Amino acid sequence: MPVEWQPVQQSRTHELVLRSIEERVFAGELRAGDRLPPERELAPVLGVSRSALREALRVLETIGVLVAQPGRGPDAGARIVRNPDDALGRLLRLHFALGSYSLHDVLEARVVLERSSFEGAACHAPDEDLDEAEELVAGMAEPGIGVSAFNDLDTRFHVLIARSSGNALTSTLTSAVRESVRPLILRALEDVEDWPATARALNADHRTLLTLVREGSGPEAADLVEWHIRGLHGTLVEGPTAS
Amino acid sequence: MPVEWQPVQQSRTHELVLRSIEERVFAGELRAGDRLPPERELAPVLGVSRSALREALRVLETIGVLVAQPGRGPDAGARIVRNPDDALGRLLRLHFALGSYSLHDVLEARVVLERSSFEGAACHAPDEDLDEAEELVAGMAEPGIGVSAFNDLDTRFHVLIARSSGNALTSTLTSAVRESVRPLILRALEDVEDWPATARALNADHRTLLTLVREGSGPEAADLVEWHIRGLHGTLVEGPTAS
DNA sequence: CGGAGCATGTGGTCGGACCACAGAGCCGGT
DNA sequence: ACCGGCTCTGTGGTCCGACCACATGCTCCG
Repeated sequence: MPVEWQPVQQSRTHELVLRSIEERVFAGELRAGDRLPPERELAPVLGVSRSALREALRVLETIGVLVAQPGRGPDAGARIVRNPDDALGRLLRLHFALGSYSLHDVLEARVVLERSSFEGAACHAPDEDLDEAEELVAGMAEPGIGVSAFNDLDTRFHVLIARSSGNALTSTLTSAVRESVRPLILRALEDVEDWPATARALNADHRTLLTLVREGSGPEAADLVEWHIRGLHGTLVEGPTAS
Repeated sequence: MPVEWQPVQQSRTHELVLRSIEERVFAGELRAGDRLPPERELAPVLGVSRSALREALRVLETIGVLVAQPGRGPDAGARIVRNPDDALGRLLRLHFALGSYSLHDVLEARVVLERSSFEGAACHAPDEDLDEAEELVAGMAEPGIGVSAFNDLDTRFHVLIARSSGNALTSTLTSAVRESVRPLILRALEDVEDWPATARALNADHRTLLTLVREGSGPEAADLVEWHIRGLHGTLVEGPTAS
């Protein structure tokens, strides 16, 4: 069997810096909440220029493991954090816009993830979250609600359920996937024929979903949310085609 | 209802540059394969310094939508690409190391995603991919195979199935999630009592999985892979506890 | 006609300087 | 003794100009 050679280069210094910091994270030496030394100190320690260090820090910031703020005091400087959601959201949004993923792919992923979310929520969701979800559903049920506001609340509803399912990873993924199609859904909803009727139908789904989750009927909630999502994405596919 | 105010700042120029380039991507003006102007040209056009522009480009590079290489000719410069896998992998690996996600979360996510992968593969997988999977399984079946080599082949097997399921998004997610626990699985396998027996058991699973996929038995394959993954993660949880 | 060598353009790096901002600490008035 | 405002200091953020390494394209000489 021929040995496959990997490019071993990466002579770019900021990659090396990145690697070095990553190692510390993997080794457990850097944990969430820790502060990095000031850039002006760390750069010479690592033997690189401040620019190269900054580019590495920017990468970590993009990934959502670092935040930096200027100023002075305990909150200033670069800190290790755990904020994957924004990073993942931006990643999927951009790649979706670039056509890395088809709408069908996103649909299937949403179905799979949200089925799991609702099943988890039916088992573990704390009452506070369900009360909050109730408020969101009520907000969506307001007569004369705009498409944009509805879309926002709908996103928050699905993300909230995902978060309350007790699984941080599927929650992050669900939220990111939902966010990535947010503009698309918005445009689709704007093109819908009878918007009030559509909103009523979606709201009926939401209300039933919430009831099912409250009474712990996981599988039923999963089936319904699958139907709910497939229906919505169906209008996404057909809507623009009809116009 | 009180209006919730969002922080509107982000006066950091590289954020603005990033936003500007993102807009072009969302608007479809920048597509995969397009080349960006040289940094020295683009920076003054955007009215920012080269450093700020570079930090924005670095962000895009970590997201996997941009690659840059020096030199001259048609391949040089910064190009828009679609390579989400590495980016997502690094993201999940780091956050897993930081404890954003528990092992249980990853387990459930893997189950959900890979069930979908195998069901999709049973329907759409091209024969070439299955032949390649066959080779990987054969590789894992070699007597006396090391833990590390086995882990590599196992990763490639699961990722290959995910890719052949026809869904780029779940494939990316599956691959990233599998990658994120790769070092953990490696350590767990190293601690296993009777490694040859474990390898044989896992291989039996793989062989059956492949057969089920070949004959289009999606649901059965999904059930088996769920059992397969839960079993492996079970040793992950118990192994370190026992030692 | 062909190959060696130079010119050019690209990203990558570096060092230094300055800016804006927010806390820390001082200093004065009350 | 307290409190308010002022200044000082340290942080990230930005900018500029220069240089480096490298790959390509061109030229010039054999």
